[in-house]
Amino acid sequence: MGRTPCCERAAVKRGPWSPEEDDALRDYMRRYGNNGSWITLPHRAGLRRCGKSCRLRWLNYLRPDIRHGGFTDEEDALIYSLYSQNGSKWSLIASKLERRTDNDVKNHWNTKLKKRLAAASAAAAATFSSSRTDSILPLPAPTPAPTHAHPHPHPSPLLSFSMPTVKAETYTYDGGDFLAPAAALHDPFAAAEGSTSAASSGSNWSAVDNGPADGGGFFADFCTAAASDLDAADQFLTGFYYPLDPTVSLV
DNA sequence: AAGCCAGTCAACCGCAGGGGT
DNA sequence: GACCCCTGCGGTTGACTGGCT
Repeated sequence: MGRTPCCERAAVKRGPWSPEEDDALRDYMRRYGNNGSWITLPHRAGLRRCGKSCRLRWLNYLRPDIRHGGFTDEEDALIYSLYSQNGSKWSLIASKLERRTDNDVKNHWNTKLKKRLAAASAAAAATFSSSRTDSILPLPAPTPAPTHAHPHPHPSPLLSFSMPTVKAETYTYDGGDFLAPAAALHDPFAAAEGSTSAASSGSNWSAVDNGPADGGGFFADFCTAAASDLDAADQFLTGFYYPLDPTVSLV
C-alpha cells in the first residue's frame, strides 16, 4: 500500500551532499544540462542519489546564478508585500526576487521575517488591548475606496513600506460602527501569518496601488502607530481600515 | 568544559497537477 | 476518461552551529 517511492531508498544515498557529489552533479549539468529527466540523471551522472534530491540540490544550491543569504531591506519589504498578497507562494515570491530560490525565501521568512512580524504584532496588540476597554475597533462609516494610494501618515521605522493598504473583507454594521470580523479584532495581523488564519478564510490584505512595494504596509504602520500612540493608531485605522468592496453587509 | 537551547538552513516528504499514452 | 510518470511546490524535519548558563 501507499505511494510508490520515486526511487529505491536502500539503493540511494541520503543526507548532506559531499563535495565530490556536488562536483559530479555540477560537472554533469555543465556538460549536458538536464537532457532527459531528473529521474534518470543520477544514473547518467554516476550519482547514487534520488533524482528529486539531485534536482533540489541543483536548483537550490549548485546553480551558478543564485544568491544565498544576505537579504536586503528592499527584498524583505518585497517579500512582506508579496506574502501579504499571495500567501505562501514561495516560488512565485522567489520569481520576483532576483536570483533567489523558493527554498531560500521560505527559510528566510520562517526564520526571520515571520518572527519580526510576530514581535511587532504582539507589541502592538499588547499596547492596544491594554489601552482599550471596548472590544470593537472604532471603524469609520464606509467611504469610497481611494483611486490612488494615500501618502503615508506614519512612516514606519520598523519596516520600510511606503504604500498604505486596505482590507477587502465582509464587515457588519450595527448602526453606529463597522464591526470587523472576529479574527481581525483579536489579531489584526493574522492575514500576514497566512494559511491558518485570515488568509485561508478569505481575508486578503490588498494594496490600493499595485506598486512593487505594496501590501504589507498596513501591519507595520499599525504596529508602529499602536505601539507609540493610541490616538495615532485610531487615526490610522480611521484612515485606512474601511470596506474596500461591495461585500460589505449592513445588519 | 559540558550541557542546553534556540536559530539557521539544507534536505526530505508527500501532494498536486501537467503531459503522455 | 483512466492511468502512469514526472516535475514542481510547500510543509516539515533534522543536522549543525553558536551563544548562554
